[in-house]
Amino acid sequence: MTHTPLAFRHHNHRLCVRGALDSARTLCNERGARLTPLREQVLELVWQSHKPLGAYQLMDQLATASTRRVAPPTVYRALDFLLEQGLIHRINGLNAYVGCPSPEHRHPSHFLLCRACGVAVEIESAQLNETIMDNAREAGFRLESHSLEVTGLCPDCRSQSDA
Amino acid sequence: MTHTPLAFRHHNHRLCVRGALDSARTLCNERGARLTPLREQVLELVWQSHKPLGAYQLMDQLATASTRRVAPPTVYRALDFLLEQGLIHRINGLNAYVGCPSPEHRHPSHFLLCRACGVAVEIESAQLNETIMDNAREAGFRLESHSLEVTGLCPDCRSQSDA
DNA sequence: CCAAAGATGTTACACTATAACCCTTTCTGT
DNA sequence: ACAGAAAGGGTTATAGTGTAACATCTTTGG
Ligand SMILES: [Zn+2]
Ligand SMILES: [Zn+2]
Ligand SMILES: [Zn+2]
Ligand SMILES: [Zn+2]
Repeated sequence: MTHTPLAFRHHNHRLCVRGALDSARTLCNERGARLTPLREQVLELVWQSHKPLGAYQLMDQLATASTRRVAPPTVYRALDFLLEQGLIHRINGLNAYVGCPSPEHRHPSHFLLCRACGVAVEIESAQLNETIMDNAREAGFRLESHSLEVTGLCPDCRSQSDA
Repeated sequence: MTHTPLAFRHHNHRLCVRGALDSARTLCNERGARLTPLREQVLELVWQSHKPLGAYQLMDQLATASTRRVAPPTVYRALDFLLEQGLIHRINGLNAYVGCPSPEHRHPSHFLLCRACGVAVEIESAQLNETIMDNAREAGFRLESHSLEVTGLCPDCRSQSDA
C-alpha cells in the first residue's frame, strides 16, 4: 500500500504556510522564545515551497523584499534560531534549509529528496527510528542525533521519466 | 548482544591501511580504472585514521609530503575519482572524507560518528537498508541513493564521560 | 611515431559560513 | 520609572569549501 505524501502532490500550499506560521507562533510563545519579525519573515520565505533553499537565496529574497542590503550573518542568525526551535531542518547534502511540518516534538531529520523537482518530504517512521537505534546500540554507541537523506525521484518525476 | 566495531577499539591500524590499499589496487585493476600515484597517495592519507578528513587538510598534508605547492583541484579530482570507485565516502555533516572498508560492492553511506574522538564507523545492515527502502516505496518514491549519519558517543568516549 | 584521451598543474573565482565589533531593543529586578 | 543585563540585529571583514577554465604533460592504442 502506497500513499503519496502531500508535498509530492498538488495541494493548497497556503494551508502549509499558514499552519507552519501558526505553529511557530504558538510554540515560540509557549517556550518563551522570541519569534521576531525578521525570524518570522525568514521562516515564511523557507516555506514558500517544499524545496530546500540555500542561505544566500534566502538572503537575496530578504534584500529584495525589504529594499535594504542584507548581510549573511542576518540570515544565518535567523536560521540558527529556527533550527534551534526545530522549525526548520538543514539538508546537509544540499547546503539548504526546509520547513519542518511537525515542529511540536523534536525528531531526527529524515528526508526523501527528489533530484528532479527538488521537493523534500520529511519521513516520520517509528520503525526507522527503532532500526537506527538498534544498530547504534549493537555497536555500543550512544546515539544523540541522526540524519537520513534519501535521494531519488518522486512519484511525479518518476512517471515523467518513465514516459 | 553488542559488538564494538574495530575502529572504536585499539587495533593494528596498519592492517586497515594495507587492506584498503590492496583492495583499491585490485579493484581498479579489474575495472580498468587508473589508480595513479597521486590518487593512491590521497587514499593513503584518507586512511591514516578512522577520522574523516577535510579536503583542505588532505591538501596541506599533500603539500607537506611532496614539498611542492598543491592546489584545491588536485585533491578534489583525486577525491572525485575515489568516490566514483567507492573507495571513500563523503560525510556530508562534516564536509569530510573517510575510507570505505568494503569497496568491493556498492552500498549506501551509513555511519556512526563519535562527536568526541571523531572516529567514523560504517554500518552494514540489511535490516536498515530494507527499512529505508520500505519507507521510500510507501511514499511512491524511487530510491536511488541514501546516506545516514548518526552522531553520538562511541563506547570509549562514552565511558570517559560517564566517569 | 602520431593522434586521442586521460591526468595533472595553475589561476582565478563562486558558494557557504563565521568572527568581531557596535549599537539598539527588550527584559529583569529594584 | 530606572539602571543594568541580556538578546537581537547591522556592518565589515574573513575563513572554509568547492569549481570553472585553460594549459601542459602522460598514457594509450593505432
Ligand atoms: Zn505545501
Ligand atoms: Zn521535522
Ligand atoms: Zn584501523
Ligand atoms: Zn563503504
